[in-house]
Amino acid sequence: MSDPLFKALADPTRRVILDELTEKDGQTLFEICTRLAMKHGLGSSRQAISQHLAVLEEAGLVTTRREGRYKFHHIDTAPLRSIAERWPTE
Amino acid sequence: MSDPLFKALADPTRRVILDELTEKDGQTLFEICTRLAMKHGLGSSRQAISQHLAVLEEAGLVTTRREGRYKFHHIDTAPLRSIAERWPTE
DNA sequence: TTGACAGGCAAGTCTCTGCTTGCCTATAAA
DNA sequence: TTTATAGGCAAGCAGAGACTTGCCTGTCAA
Repeated sequence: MSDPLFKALADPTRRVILDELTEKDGQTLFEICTRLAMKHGLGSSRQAISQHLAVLEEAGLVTTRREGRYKFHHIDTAPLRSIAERWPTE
Repeated sequence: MSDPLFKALADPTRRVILDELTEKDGQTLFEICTRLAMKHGLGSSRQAISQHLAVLEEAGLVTTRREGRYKFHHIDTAPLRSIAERWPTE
């Protein structure tokens, strides 16, 4: 493994988190937890999601912004371009 | 995991195999083994590469064609489009 | 027919990683 | 100041997966 981008994409929960941030960007950890439980039926704990977000951030797919006791998470799909460039689809 | 596409992309050796097939399409198992050892310094065994190819085939990234005792492997990047469609990069 | 070559199958090992558990820090409200 | 809320850290467990090992099948040439 070891490539942060593909490692981040390897987990289904992390991919759903990206879906969630695509739909509504700039969510806090608790907000993501709540919405994942609601819409996707995921019973992941706060700690689990937090660790997933760390992996996504390491891959550059998610950036964070602190504001008081809140930490907002933003998606950045730019790293995904490297995939299309590496193996062109025509 | 469980999504064949992302599972296939998760392993660095499999990504190098895709690189190798991008450069020279339609190789046999032994050919791939040899070239990976040469160019990429990968000391993976035949069995290991064979299992990797099976995973790539399951993901639709590689198709195979039998010819006598030879089996040729072809890359198909079409499944990768689903990534760009799922999380658009602008 | 025999031997070499290309590939397949299956069980076992070992590492990685996702998740839990428990406790801690920091900010904001009562 | 006390309490609740948002989040972080670290150790431990358990399952998934990459790789090895050993043996088997099928094709082709001598």
